[in-house]
Amino acid sequence: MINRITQKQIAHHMQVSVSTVSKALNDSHEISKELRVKIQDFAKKNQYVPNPTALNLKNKSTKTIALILPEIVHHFFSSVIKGIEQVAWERGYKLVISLSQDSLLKEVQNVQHLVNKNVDGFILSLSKETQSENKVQHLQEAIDLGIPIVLFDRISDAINCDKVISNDYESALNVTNKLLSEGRKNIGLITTQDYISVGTLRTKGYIDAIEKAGLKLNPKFILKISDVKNSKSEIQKFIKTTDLDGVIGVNEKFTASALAELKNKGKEIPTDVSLVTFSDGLLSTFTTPQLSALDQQGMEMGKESACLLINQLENISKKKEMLPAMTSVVNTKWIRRETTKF
Amino acid sequence: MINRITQKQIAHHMQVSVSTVSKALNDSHEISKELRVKIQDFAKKNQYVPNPTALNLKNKSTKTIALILPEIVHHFFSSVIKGIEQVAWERGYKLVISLSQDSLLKEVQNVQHLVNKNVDGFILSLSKETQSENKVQHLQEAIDLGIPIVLFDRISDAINCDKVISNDYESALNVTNKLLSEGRKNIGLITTQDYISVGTLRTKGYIDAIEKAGLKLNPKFILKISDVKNSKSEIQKFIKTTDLDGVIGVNEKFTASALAELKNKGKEIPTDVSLVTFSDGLLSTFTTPQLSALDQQGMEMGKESACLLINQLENISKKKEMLPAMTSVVNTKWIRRETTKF
DNA sequence: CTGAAAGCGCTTACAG
DNA sequence: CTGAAAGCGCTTACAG
Repeated sequence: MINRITQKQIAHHMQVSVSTVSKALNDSHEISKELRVKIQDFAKKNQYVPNPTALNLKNKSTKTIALILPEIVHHFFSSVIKGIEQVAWERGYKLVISLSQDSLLKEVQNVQHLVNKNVDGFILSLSKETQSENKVQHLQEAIDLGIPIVLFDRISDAINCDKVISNDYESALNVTNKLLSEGRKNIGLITTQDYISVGTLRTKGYIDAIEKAGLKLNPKFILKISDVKNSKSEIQKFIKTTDLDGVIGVNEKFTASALAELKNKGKEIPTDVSLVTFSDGLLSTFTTPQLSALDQQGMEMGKESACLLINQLENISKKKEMLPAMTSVVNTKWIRRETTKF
Repeated sequence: MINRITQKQIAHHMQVSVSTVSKALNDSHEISKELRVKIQDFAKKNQYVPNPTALNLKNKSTKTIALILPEIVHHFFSSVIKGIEQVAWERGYKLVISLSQDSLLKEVQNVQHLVNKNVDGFILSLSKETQSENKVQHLQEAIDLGIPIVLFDRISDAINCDKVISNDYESALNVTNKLLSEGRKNIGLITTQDYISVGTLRTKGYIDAIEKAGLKLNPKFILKISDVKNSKSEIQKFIKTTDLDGVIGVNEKFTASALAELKNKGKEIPTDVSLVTFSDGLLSTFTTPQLSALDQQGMEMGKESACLLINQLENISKKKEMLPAMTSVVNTKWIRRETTKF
């Protein structure tokens, strides 16, 4: 950190008091136009910049948003960062990032640590462990202290706060209907374990679509990946042993693996089998054929999260109380590529 | 930001002075064991946490590292973040992130803004525009103010500061030699424009390997992508019109595109053509066959960058001067997959 | 062993 | 129109 000129030094140079300098620099009409301009000119010439730390101390705010992510090497999460960074920057907030590595303990430590570091608010997507154990006390504590939180994508009903989600249920429902209406009968779903909120919603949409169509659900058509690191071989086995004419994957990796295996089996895509993936990223445009996708609009979700949080923050600083919690739904965007006929 | 108990309040409750509280909480031997423990107990019971902003003001340091990235939706850069976050956290620093979007103007604004926000130091990878125009005055200004900078991957010789790079030249040289030694004669290189430091070094390694082997360089074998967004079609044309038995791509996208086009041409991989990619990520394991890669070790580079910066910071706070600049080289790691025989 | 005072860099209610 | 004083929450040299 650097030594720049301070109000005190300016006051000394100009032979006035610090109060006068402060007011002049804030362009207060209490100070005569003439003196004000003189002080401002001198300040500019000497590259005066107000010391943000001193202001933080006075204002009891750090103009800092903390983002806690389960994982960062991930197309969706990095798109979200991009969106958050953009509005944070525009609205004068810094963005500090920290990672929970999908561990509840680390998430708790991160939150507590950053609370103690006086961040103004949090944006976070829950770690897998947090979701599976559904422990959110660390978040409740932050909220009770008056620090607002926005949850996105991986959320929890156990906590009352602002949330940003995709229309996962509807997207899955609609896309399953689409597959049904082009005559697909044996539609497979490759999804995550139930504790992941997002996966559960997508699974539900899929199931409801099938049942509402009057078909009976074949549980063998649903693969819940037990070990993500080993997803490829789980998917290979699934595709090998199941006769499908449609596949929905809840993320690119799953769907790309399924595609590869279907091609191995000699299936024509999309003639024999249609494929749809959630969560559009790099992979979808590099498979052959390219994957039709329901893009999760990470950047939009990031922007929306940052807006919700900053609105809360600005409201709190004015009215000293939180706004009622709201949930924003960002719709997925259909990107037709080559693995579907629609 | 929250209202927690302060030393003043503790002092009032315990009927002692603030100085005494401060010393007791810092476990100073100036204060009697008995009183010290009493105060510490009371503080703990009331969840006292020192106000970091007040400490920042006193210490003239914010314990904050600023990271400026050209782009974030990118496997390499997000791995770097992961590495930086890890050591920053361990060593008690916050990490604030901001994006230059590959624009010089935005990079300059980010640096200046964050300097004014009193970050302690910077880690950055230069924007394309910064590299092509080679303007680094904004960085020199920060350094002149006493704020250390670590540059990684996309660096500039125009500035004297700590740097972290891959052994790009050697990697390219070695891998080209490998290809030559298995008998490949027509090795293509798909790279970036010359102003990208990394691309240039890799290109040089490739050229030197070929010339040292006594072969004459065929300029038609080098494709410099002019418009990254349009790389796929540039690569398709290149592969179609050039007869190659080896391909080196400076990133996954380029190499994956080349692979797809070679397969279209009916080439057997790696029998007819060997492929090697720099910069390992998601894509490499999802192509068929999977790409052999020179992994850039993003996480290691991030860790090393953070270490260099924090060492500087700690040295500055002790000795009031910067350590001489050093450059760390993180070697790429060879990951043999299926597009090479070695 | 304890405390009053000054200081980090700023703002603002109050006096003149 | 200008300035002295108090305060944000802490530390530390100095006095007693």
